Amino acid sequence: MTDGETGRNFITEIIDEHNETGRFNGIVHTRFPPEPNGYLHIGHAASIYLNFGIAERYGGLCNLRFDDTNPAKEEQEYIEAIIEDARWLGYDWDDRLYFASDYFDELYEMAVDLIRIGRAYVDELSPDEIRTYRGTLTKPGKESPFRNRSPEENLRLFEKMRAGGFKEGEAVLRAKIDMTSGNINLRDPVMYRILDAPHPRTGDKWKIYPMYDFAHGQSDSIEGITHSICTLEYEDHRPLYDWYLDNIEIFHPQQIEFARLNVSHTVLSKRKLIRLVQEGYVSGWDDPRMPTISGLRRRGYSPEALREFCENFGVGKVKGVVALHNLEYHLRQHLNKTANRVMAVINPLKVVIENYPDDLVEEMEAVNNPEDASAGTRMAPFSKVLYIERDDFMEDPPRKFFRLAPGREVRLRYAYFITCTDVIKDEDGEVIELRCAYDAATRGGSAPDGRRVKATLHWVSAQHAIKAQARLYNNLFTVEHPDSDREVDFTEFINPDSLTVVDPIYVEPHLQNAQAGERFQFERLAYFVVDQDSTAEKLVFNRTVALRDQWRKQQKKAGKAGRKTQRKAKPAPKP
RNA sequence: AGGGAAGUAGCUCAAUCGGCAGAGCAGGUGCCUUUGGAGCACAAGGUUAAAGGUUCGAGUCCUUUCUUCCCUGCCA
Repeated sequence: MTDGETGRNFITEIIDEHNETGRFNGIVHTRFPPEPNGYLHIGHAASIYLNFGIAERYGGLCNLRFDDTNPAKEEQEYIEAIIEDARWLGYDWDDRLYFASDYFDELYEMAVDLIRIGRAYVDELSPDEIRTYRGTLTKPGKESPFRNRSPEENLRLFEKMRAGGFKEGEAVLRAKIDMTSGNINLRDPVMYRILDAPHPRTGDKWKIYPMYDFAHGQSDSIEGITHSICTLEYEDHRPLYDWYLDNIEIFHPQQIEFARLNVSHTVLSKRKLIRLVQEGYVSGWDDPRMPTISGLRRRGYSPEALREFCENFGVGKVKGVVALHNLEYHLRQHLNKTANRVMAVINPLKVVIENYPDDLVEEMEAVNNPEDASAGTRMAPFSKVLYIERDDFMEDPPRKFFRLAPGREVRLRYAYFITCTDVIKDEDGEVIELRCAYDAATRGGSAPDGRRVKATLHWVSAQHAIKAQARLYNNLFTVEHPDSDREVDFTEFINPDSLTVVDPIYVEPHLQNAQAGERFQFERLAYFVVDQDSTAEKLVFNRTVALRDQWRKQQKKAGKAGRKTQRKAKPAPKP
């Protein structure tokens, strides 16, 4: 992150320089160019943020353009999903929604121009032969026997390709550059290939389709893009990007490459994401454990949190992996400010207030969001029989456990102080019920005599609580970098406990009419969102992210320290 | 006969013309609290991949070395 002025990075430096030299007359126009062959994920969110953010920063515009040059892999379904996700993230491209396929006619004419000036030719080598002729990383390639046909013959053959006179694989159009270049992209790259597949937008009008390299720069040029921001793997393509624009002699945007975003404890490659879906490790592209935008949305992430995250992590050329806790930090940050609080008990323990009147029900006023006074208050019913969280009671508590224990007094949030007077167990010795006494003078949660308690517990009234389902999500992978092991398949690292369904949990009746997508904080537990599977009869909540938990952290640390001392007992061999 | 790119705190990034190596997050210690949440304070964290050179002065300039990543699709 930058200190002082935010949002500065190596890209803004390049743009500032362009503005100083007047290369683009002070104009900044970017584009976000997804291929419609899959769903958007958190990495794309970073790219969208970058492209739209840069444009906004310089008072320019950003287009949404689909790079739809390979109909064999692309589908209308993806186009629609990508538009929906990009909108949800909060971006707006007005009427500047474009498709590379919009430019197929112009691209064809550009190819014809290159043929005319002798810089492109139709090659009838087979795919295998082309590969062999290309050479290797350390050996130069050699020229195709078809390389020196006349422009007239090439024109005729290219027209034959367009008209369907060749089958797939029988001919391609190639740029005539340099078969000995150290940069393999310059060894006569393919410009057009024959594809026998209907295109989602142009139908069966075309038999030939431009390659990415022949389409991208010219599409940028046609749209007046000034700064074409892409990921690092295109660094080797920039000389080709430049070559096409220079030889066609049209407006020349600047390609700039940055390191794509990676996040720990997940995978982002399309291939791996598809496997997670197809092999049934998750329920679909929008499974709340997926790093897709639709998955994150269903998990309860907010667009604001995602944007804050993107703003916070810097843009650079260093390939790195951002720790997941960074994302979660911004998520909690936003949810803390916006999510209404509510009480819910996930693992119930019955509490009977013995000195509370049998039939009395009191409505306790509860604050919806201590961070936002405008969120107001609600009423929560209190009665003789309650549920508290099982974890909030220990019969024989360790020294630093502040919650309920035999003989100890704690506060029930927004209600009363209670003291545990008796513990009821079943025949196996399992605690099944607590008997408590309340102090009527502590209504609202404070004692007139000024005495303090060390803990405040959440609770629900047993007879008023609504039963709901909770889906408790954890990281999909148990390790930071599931795809960095060359021998072990990433699926081996899938967390067997990535989803725990708890049914029923008990929630305040206030939640009765909660709608899908509404986010709440279950006090002292976690943030939850109402899932789309929710119905009027059965509410379903997805755990978005747990609250930070000092107690659990302390326990974990104590456990680790124990193991460490054991290990220490064995002297380490000297190096 | 290989080409391209990158190395600064655990992670992500700053450091103006060559001028005292700084932030956020994570981790640590306290404080506070009607969420063990939130918040606040403090401390810690570095041989700037390494070596050599230029210079009054090098993260920055030069040389060499090392490490990591990308490139041999008619994918994008």
